[in-house]
Amino acid sequence: MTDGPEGAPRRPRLSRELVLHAALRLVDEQGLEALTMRRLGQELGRDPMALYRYATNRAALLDGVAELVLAQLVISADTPDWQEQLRRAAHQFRQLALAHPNVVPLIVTRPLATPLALRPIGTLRPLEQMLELLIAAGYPPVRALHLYRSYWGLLHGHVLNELQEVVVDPEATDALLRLGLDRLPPEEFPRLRGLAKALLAGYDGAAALDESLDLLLNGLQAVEQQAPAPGSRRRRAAPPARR
Amino acid sequence: MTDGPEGAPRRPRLSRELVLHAALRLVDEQGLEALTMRRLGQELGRDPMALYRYATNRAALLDGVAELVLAQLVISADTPDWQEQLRRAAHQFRQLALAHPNVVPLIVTRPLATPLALRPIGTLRPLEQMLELLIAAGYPPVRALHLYRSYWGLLHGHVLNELQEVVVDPEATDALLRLGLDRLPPEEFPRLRGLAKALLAGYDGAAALDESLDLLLNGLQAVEQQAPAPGSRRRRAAPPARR
DNA sequence: ACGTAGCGTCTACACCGTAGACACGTTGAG
DNA sequence: CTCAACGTGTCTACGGTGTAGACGCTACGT
Repeated sequence: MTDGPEGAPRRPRLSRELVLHAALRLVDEQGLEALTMRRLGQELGRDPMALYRYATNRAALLDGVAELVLAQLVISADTPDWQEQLRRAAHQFRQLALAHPNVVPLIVTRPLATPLALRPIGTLRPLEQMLELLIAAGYPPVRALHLYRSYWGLLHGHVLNELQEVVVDPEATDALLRLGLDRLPPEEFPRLRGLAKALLAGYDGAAALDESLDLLLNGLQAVEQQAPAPGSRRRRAAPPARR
Repeated sequence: MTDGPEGAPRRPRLSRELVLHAALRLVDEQGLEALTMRRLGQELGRDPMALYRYATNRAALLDGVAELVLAQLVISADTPDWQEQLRRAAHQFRQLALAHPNVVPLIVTRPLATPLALRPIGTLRPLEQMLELLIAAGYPPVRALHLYRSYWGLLHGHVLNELQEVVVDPEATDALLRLGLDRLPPEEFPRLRGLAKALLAGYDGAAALDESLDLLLNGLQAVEQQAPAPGSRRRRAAPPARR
């Protein structure tokens, strides 16, 4: 708001914050491909080259956007119920992903290009907080690290899952789905076709996330029999580990 | 046909297969950004515009590459031990990801742009096979779908995790890691810094994957005790017990 | 033999990231 | 107050990109 798309004389001094926020807005509204040095420059009423004072690269700009979103995630380690805390963080992450679906590919993918130790600090903070939480819950640090990886992987996986279920135009879904399913040879895809109504029924992301978290936490509890147990109390059958 | 006298430049007739394989090779060897219509054209000794006969888009080309890799995944539903089958498929997927790391972003990310029903068939086949496997194991279809989602999410998450642990130059890792960790304010990142040696110790991806699978399968088993029991009911039964 | 349909090419255009030189306003030292 | 240094934004330019559209060519069905 506040002005037309072009020729706006308004020009506050640039700053990294300002640039990144404009970039995020652009990505949110028009997708990743729209985040272009030229377009962002125009959005800010500046020459595209000005941006290079605040991000050495387009790639760096992308990292900045991802960091901006991820930094909103706060995991506090002060609650006694760490499992609840894990769930809360998971849902928080999910909400962030839903609020910025176009940024999700960056979040899950950009780290592939950057070794852990060199990642932006805002990205590492959730990791640290998560470790703190798990260690406070009684897990030995190395195990906490492993657990963190499983948990984070679950989150990334879930969010990717859910986002591809989201449909822009819910009205067109029906026709689209049938159209798509009819295309599939029935003898080769009987199961998938049989699930048409379930696929049409929509997708409760929060419930699905909880389901996956249940699996993880229950599994964790089941595995604890052979490993030092943290703050949980129940015990049951002990399956042997493999490989 | 088409076997004429071999001239100076060899130019077999193009085909979608041929184009996609060349594209995959390019991505494998030089990364995603190197997959450019012009470069691919040059690679094939053809005008870039020729490619548009076999892929309507660069985006379609990317989808094709992802499909090409994913289609190599085969899940057979004929084994009685479905859990073992799940593990096998997971490790197979992991191997594919390791063999084509540059394609992984496509695999996890491209579906976001395409509603499920319109995805390339090669991409849907693993889904169908997986559903068949779970349903044969006794799960009701809808539950099988949910389970599939958790499982597939876990796979994507794990692979993303593992790939960002991979280091191009293992010798430089040490210095790099220390450099990076030293950068972090000690009072803000005590846990992370404390895990330096664990991070340096390297990452056993297969083991980590098994660990995550253990969590999922054990959790599944644990949940079954309170929910309507799937595993042991149907005719082609496979009890939830693990070896 | 001849149309014809598909494959490949050529040209052209709008857009992209970014290197490098440069103009300008601010600031701090003398 | 002067002036040099510096940080900020601008301008120009270059090589690369995706792809629309018209066009030639070759192979093939008839």
